Amino acid sequence: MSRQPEDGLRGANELGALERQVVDFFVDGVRVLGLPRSVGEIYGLLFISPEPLALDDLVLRLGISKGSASQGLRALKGLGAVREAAGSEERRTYYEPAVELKRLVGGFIREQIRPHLDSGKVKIGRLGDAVRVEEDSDRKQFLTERLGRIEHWMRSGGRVLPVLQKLFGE
Amino acid sequence: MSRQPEDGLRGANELGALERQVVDFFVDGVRVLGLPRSVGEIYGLLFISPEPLALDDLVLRLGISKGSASQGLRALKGLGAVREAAGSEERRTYYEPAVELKRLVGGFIREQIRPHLDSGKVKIGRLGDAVRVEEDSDRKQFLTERLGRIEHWMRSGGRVLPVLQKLFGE
DNA sequence: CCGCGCGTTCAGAAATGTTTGATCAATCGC
DNA sequence: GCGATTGATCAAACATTTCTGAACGCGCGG
Repeated sequence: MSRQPEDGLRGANELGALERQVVDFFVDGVRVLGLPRSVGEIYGLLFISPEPLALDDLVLRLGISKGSASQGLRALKGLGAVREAAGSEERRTYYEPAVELKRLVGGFIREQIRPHLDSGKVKIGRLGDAVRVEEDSDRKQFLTERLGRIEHWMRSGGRVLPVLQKLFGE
Repeated sequence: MSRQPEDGLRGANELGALERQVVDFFVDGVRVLGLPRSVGEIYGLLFISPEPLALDDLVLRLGISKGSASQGLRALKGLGAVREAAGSEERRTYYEPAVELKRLVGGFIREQIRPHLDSGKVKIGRLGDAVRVEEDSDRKQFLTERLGRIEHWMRSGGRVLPVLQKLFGE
């Protein structure tokens, strides 16, 4: 029915039906990426808000705790999915979403995929050492083949990521 | 009953150090993909075993329950990441891993990504309807722009997936 | 038929991940 | 300085996912 279209109280609470749907959409979205619900809620609300929002707005309108809002914003900043809104002379900082797919994909790759690829490479290296010590010849040959295969996977992955980013670059 | 030939300690239970490392590697791997630990353990053990294994082998060697092993195998079959070993006249079925990256990536996209993309498209469609009813003109324009952006994201995703599969096709 | 081996299912237990809320540190205006 | 406001931190509460194990159904060989 009646809601508060703009300024006045920034923290007019409760989401409208449409906003709720958008937020839920992003909740599902980030879930696929293995991120917590609150992160999706926050990004979703920022995404559908015409103006930047502050931490308190998120707390009020989403009904989540300050702790969740703070941690969620941190995660999103780390992914490059939100930035602090420029301008505003106020003390409190307002956030706005990054909406360019390229940027979002890039951040996700950089923060969530690369690190795993890299730590994986290290682990496989150690495994290689273990195999070199193996005595049984048949077994050694088998292990070498399989390990080589993993290494090949990792190299493929490393090669594909940049291409991926390009593909999403528009 | 044919037990495994000449496996020494391996037919019995407990993984060797090297096997443990490989299994852990895959546990990490599937975790990134949002799959449960047991799935990684099972695939990892199959991957590093020269011969196909039966459900009971997984239970014994990984120390997991029959329930987990059964469910994990089902998930992996769904992804096309394990297949039943051909041959064996025995009643019990043996499993071996699919090791071609193309196949693994394809299965993951088909089972985990596509469904989400598709259900996302449906939700966005509904949202579009909601926006068309919006009255405030400025707001309507803003919402239309944002929604269009999501639609663009989804189309990009749909276009990239096939390319991805090609890229991993060797 | 009957008993046994194999695998599945599912309710409840355990593990894991997320959110909360009190508390703290920092910064601002006065 | 001092109180007020903003945001970060982290142990504990809570929620969700995953695992377990007993019970079940099926098919086979005896």
